[in-house]
Amino acid sequence: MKRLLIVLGPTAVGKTDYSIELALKYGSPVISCDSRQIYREMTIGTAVPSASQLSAVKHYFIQTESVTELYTAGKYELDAMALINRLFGEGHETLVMAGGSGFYIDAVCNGLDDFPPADLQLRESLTRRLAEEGVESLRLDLKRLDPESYSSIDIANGQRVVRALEVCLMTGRKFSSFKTSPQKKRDFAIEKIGLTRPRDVLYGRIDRRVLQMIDGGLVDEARSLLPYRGYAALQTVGYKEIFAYLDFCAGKEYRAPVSGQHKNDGPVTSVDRAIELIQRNTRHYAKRQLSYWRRDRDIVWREI
RNA sequence: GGUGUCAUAGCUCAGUUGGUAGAGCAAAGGACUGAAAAUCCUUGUGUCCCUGGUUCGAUUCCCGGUGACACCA
Repeated sequence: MKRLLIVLGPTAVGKTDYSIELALKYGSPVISCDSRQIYREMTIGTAVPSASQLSAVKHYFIQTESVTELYTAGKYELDAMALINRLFGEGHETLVMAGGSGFYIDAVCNGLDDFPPADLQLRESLTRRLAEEGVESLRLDLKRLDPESYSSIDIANGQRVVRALEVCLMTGRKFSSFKTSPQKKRDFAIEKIGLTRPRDVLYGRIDRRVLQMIDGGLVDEARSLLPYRGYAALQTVGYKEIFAYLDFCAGKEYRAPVSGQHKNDGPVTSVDRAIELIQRNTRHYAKRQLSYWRRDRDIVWREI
């Protein structure tokens, strides 16, 4: 039976090197599974593989999309499955996938139900309502249109309420009615390898890598992406914080985010402050990744 | 050397008119079906610097000590 090896693990754990080694061993390319490295315009802040790493083995889904286009887990499922089927068809017995986006990995392993993709205009207007009126108002609409979703989704999470409402309004059907199909069956075996390191070692690597990104020109890269800061792709650790710093330099008043966990961070008054925040937010991100995967009993964990 | 101020959670600090204490941050745990590096939820026992005194009871008041800071010499 054909086999898909998936290398996963928290950010900065060392997935890139490990997956290249594995790919060389099996004569496979590396199929990247990373929701941010897929964007062309972001290089330094997403820690894409280096030129020499990319030439050592063929990589897919690295810097292939534009930040101006919304790329999603649903799109990834389609694209990745098409690629995987093609490569298996060409004779590969074992394929290597690697990345840190748990939701994307699940989309490949289990498949997503047939929900309609976002209607960006509708989403924008709902998101504006969320900012102006608060979740409660949207919640009441959802309760009326789709009581099942109202009682099953995380009602405190504005983003989730917007999505459920968006689907209801777009389709005239209940959001909950789409969530029915059983797990999709894949006709290849899946092995998940979870890379891990002691927490303090991982955090040390994160801190160091952020410093390297700054040395590598992250501030300039972020400055060049300033025009795109509104796109989902730029809602990314490493860029958000530099944008806030550039705002401060431009004399713009600090505006606390209407949503987001870090409402009390205040203005980013220096590069050093931005570094601190990027390091912290990256640690938080790594923690969320670990928590996402902890319940997945299929993962074989390997300390490196 | 003198005077004054301060000493409380990993950090910054609040507070107890004397009844053993709580915020923010850090940290930890969790959720997740087309924004997922996003978004959301939960979690606060610490010799209240040390010794002695007053008191039924001291982290709080008093004496002394130690340390930090400021000012004066």
